[in-house]
Amino acid sequence: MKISAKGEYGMRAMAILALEFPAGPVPLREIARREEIPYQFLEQIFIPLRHAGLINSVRGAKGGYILAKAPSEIKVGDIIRALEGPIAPVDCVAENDADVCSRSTACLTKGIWQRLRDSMAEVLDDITLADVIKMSDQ
Amino acid sequence: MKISAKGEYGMRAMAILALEFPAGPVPLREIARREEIPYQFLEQIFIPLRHAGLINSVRGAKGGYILAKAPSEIKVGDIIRALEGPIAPVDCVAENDADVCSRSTACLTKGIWQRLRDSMAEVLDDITLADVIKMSDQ
DNA sequence: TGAAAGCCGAGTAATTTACTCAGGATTAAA
DNA sequence: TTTAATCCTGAGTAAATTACTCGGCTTTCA
Repeated sequence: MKISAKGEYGMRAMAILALEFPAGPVPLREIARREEIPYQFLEQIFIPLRHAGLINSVRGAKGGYILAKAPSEIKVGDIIRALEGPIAPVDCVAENDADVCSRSTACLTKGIWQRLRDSMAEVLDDITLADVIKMSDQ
Repeated sequence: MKISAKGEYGMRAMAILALEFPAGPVPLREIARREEIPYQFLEQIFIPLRHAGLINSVRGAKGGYILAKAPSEIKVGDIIRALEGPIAPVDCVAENDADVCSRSTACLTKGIWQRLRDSMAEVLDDITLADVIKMSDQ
């Protein structure tokens, strides 16, 4: 029930981008240095974040990354989904609900996983990056 | 954010034991057959469940496994903890709270993980095996 | 032009997962 | 008292996943 380093690093990087949102684009090197994340790994992590439309890149010297929307418009759930895939403790209750469990007895436990999934999604979709940086400066 | 096959199989097996609780011990072979779980893998899964005191074994012919307590006394959270370890999306907020995150900036995201952990634990500790079998026969 | 940045596909070492294998110990029933 | 059914255990292993690295190209500012 753990998220991967990709998800954890990505969330920390996005929190930095939220903090620096007013200041403009932040280069990956700086994020890597501040958060002690391997630079080349961070590059890989930013690909799905960009494809999900959560960040914009500015190429060339003085470039970097910046949130595509205000921190208050970006839900933690969006970030997790971009990096870790659909929120679901087991595949058969994936959020797209392409529910393909042939087993009848799987239904014994399906209810549990649905409730867990819903509770996880509710928490993650209730917190925005604005909340994240507000939480931490207290 | 997925549970492993170990956790999923284990939960299904425990649901069977809850169903058959009044009838006495169920041999592993039968559970393996009914739930289409590899028998030798299921053997491995039952070791931590027994060590956690959730099931009792009856050795020899006509033996098998039986819940150590009534289904209403066994929380889904107990099963997950026995099979998957402490409920925590990242190690630094493990339930024992041996919080060892040296990083100050890790605290940017710590609040998220704590809230997610608490919400997951609340759901899983709110559902007992009695609820599981009640849910499914509707 | 050159340095600072992002972009990208491929490769790889380490770890974890999902099992299997071989055999021993216990007990009910024939 | 043998036999078959069952639990118990440690070790091994193939496949998948994770957590990266490598090399090189492209874009842009000064």
